[in-house]
Amino acid sequence: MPELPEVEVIVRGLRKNILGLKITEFEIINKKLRYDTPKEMEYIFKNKTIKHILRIGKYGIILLNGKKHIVFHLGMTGKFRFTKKNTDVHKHDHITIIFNNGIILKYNDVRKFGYFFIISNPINLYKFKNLGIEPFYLDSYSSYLWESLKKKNKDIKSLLLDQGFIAGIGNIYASEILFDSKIYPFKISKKINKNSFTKLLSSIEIILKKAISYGGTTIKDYQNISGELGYFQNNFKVYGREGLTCYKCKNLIIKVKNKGRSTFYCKICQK
DNA sequence: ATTGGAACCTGGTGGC
DNA sequence: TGCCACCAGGTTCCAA
Repeated sequence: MPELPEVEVIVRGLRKNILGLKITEFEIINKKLRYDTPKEMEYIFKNKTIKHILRIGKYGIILLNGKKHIVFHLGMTGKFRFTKKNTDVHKHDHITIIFNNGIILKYNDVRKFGYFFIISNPINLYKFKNLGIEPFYLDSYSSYLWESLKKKNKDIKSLLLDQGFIAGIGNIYASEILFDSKIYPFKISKKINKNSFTKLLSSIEIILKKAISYGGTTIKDYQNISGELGYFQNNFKVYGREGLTCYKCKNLIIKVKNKGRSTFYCKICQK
């Protein structure tokens, strides 16, 4: 579900609401997620103070005082919500975090693709999960990315989804980014020319930043920690627009399956 | 080493 | 109304 912009919006929301608070209770309601939530989190995180909250790729990191920190990934349907009463229980609630000011944070995940784990040094996440470059620092790594691109035989859409290349792009934004940079999604990565590559890097940054400014994308059930929906879907140029006319050339937007994921593009505008 | 496809899990939708 | 196939903001495992 959530790609980088949605995770970023959630992280900012958490930062605004729980920074400086102390965890009085970390309770595992149902440990079954993609990976079982370790039981020791319940006492490791008890009485810890929230020092900072970060995002790396699609991962959120809650830094605590001490040496152990919380990492979360939301999978497809993971979401946080604040509540005042612990009796406010939803189906598929997995974790409850109670803070010293009485605020309660619940983690809910219908499909259980999300998960939590403990990390001692956040920087290790890059190695541990083999994460690539952060989308907002692409300029600093453009020569590395260019060299890397030149070695890839797979199509550019798949490469954008590869978290080991650039971390944070998901299925929606991959299609939107490629439309913005006028690149055909099935173009073989190594055949992309320098101009297109440069445009691609800037499109990635532009689209993701714009999505964040719109509060992310809500197609079905994404909402931020305050229950608010995202609005970037109103800005889609290709995603979910199959059979509709391209805003630029008036031809029909096409949808095809690529590696099991829907891919949307305009065959006139994207070469 | 890469890559494609299946698997993980639940719920919603559309067709018959 | 019921049943079934297919779809979904992701990642990982396995076999070719």
